[in-house]
Amino acid sequence: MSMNWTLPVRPPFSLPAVIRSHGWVQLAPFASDDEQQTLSYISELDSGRVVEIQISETGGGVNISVEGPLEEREMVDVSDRVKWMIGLDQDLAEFYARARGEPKLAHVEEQGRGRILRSPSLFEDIVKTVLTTNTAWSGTVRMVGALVSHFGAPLANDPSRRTFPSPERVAVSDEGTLRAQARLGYRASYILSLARSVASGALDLEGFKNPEIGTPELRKQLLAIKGVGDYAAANLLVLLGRYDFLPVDSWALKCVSHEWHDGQPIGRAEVEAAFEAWGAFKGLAYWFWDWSYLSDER
DNA sequence: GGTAGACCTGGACGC
DNA sequence: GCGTCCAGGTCTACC
Repeated sequence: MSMNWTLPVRPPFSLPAVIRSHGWVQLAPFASDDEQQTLSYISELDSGRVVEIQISETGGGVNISVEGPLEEREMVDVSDRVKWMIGLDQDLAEFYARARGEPKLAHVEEQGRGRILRSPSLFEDIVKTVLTTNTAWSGTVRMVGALVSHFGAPLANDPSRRTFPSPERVAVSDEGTLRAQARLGYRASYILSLARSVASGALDLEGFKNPEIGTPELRKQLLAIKGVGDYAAANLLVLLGRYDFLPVDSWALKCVSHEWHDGQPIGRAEVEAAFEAWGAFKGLAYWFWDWSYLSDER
């Protein structure tokens, strides 16, 4: 029995825009259809039940479909996860107002862009972010896929699909296993250390979502995690809805160089300078900028 | 506060 | 085949 219900959205909203906001949809346990109109995610609910959450856009909101029956508290749990994943809590009015005056961002409001796909837990987003560093994207996809297939909890009616492993599941493993089975390389010790800190209760990552924590303090706490440096911290801050810092990576350097420096080699300072005027919206302006470099490649 | 050098892995590339 | 390079960085040691 499939259970369906709808969550309201704050227009402008576009589910495909969230799905395409970055590469996260390509990382297990996310999945989408060929046209990237719908989103699927395998999740272990607080009740312990493992479900596939299917999300699609309807006339006035987003439709959630889960193979049931579910208890009321499980439906609330699923709704909360979906709200966070696709940013239903976010009000982007101020960013849209600023973006109207910038041709390179003129598309954001009309296309309902501005929300960035995120995992239900910050633990998962930190692990995935660390697994994007110093590797090709194909390596990230491979490592995340291996973590899910070796350590995730299976979906009852399709064991080939699994959840992203909980901190507890990773914590009981060891570095050698993470290296050998998930092929995490030197990142294995970072992931294991993080998982054990969270599983033991020493580190409350979900507390990082508290809007009362100042962004500089939040950044400091993220940087204290082994494997999280300037880029990763800024990327995670963006996922947490804080846009004051730019996730400057090699890709950013390439785009900014082609946008304003004739393709000449540049450094972090040039990227920062390019978006300084956007203040608290720096991260969003950077994320959704219509880069000439990418347009030229098309 | 700034910066070499090392770091797992696997795909791309040149030979 | 085989060796080298390096990819959506970070850590450590050293200055």
